[in-house]
Amino acid sequence: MTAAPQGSDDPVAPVPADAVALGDLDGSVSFMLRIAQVTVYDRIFSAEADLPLKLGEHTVLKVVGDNPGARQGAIADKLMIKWSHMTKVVSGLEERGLVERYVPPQDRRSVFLRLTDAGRHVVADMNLRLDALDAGATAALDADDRAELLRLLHKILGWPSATSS
Amino acid sequence: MTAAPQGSDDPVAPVPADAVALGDLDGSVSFMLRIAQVTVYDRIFSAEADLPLKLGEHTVLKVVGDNPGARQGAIADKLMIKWSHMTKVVSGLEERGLVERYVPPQDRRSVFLRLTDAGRHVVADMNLRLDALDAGATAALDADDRAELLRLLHKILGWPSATSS
DNA sequence: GCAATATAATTCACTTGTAAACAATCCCGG
DNA sequence: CCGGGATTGTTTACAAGTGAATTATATTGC
Repeated sequence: MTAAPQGSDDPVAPVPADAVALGDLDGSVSFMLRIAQVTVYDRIFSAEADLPLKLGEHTVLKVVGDNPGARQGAIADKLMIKWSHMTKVVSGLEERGLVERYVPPQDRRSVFLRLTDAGRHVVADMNLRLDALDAGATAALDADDRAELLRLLHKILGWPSATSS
Repeated sequence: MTAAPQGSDDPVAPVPADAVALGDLDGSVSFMLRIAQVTVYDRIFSAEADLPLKLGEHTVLKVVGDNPGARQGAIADKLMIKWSHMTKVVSGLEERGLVERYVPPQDRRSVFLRLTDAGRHVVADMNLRLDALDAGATAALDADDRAELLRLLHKILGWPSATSS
């Protein structure tokens, strides 16, 4: 590739239309994770655009519902959301009346979160729809593939493989 | 901020320290992809903080190097970067002297990209380091696991499984 | 040739997410 | 009690990324 093209008038190449080669990038776990994640999110939202919550909001609300009395920061850590961002997300959810902040008297620095009835309702609605959307966005995978993928992702994270269900 | 309700209000819970339960969220492909992706990126950057490029910048430069004469938008599409964002990234790389924009005479709307010598050098440097960092961030996986994971991610995307070594 | 339309990239306004400084509170050793 | 230090959450400024409108060029139909 050192054809020493001078100036700005060199031919460079005929013009490879839209077939761009990724080279060995498709063997990079970090790259493939990003592409796959972006693609799956895109598919979920293009499949059904009228969702009442963004995916991140849903996970927050769901975990809040499953962990009454959990500190906001602890939930943020578990979901790998920065505290500063968590503050924004929770404020947004609170303004929409889906969660309540509650400062417990035994440690007035911390903030506990509780679902409102509206919050519980929205989460339940999303839970129902998301299973199908999640599966639909990865429809190329059969059940075994999906289980295997989840196992590998858990393994990366050092999480106990959830054989629960 | 609600006034701390005490007395008749429920105690919520003793306070589950930092053991937050995710429930069945760890069985959601979209959620697990996000968590895994964020974790892997974090690990790569905490492992070696003095990288000359961010991961996204590296992929752009690498693909530019592998596809001389490719339009900027075609590369953006392949990498799932929006054109408006691609403009920013390329401008940043151009300012640092790593790529050159080149408007071909046969279609003066489009922009071709070319690595500069400095760009080539930086990409080569990153290529060397990233293989190890990528593997290090997923050290919990053995070679078979990694190959299987990549196969499944390719399958989600509908990409031909690259068994090319 | 020329208007209408499509395409490529950019700009601008905005959302999402991060980093660093800050304020409030708790804890611990004198 | 009380001062230093740690913890928790918020604020502020910024970076990453998206979407709609804009500019410039190309293409197509008449």
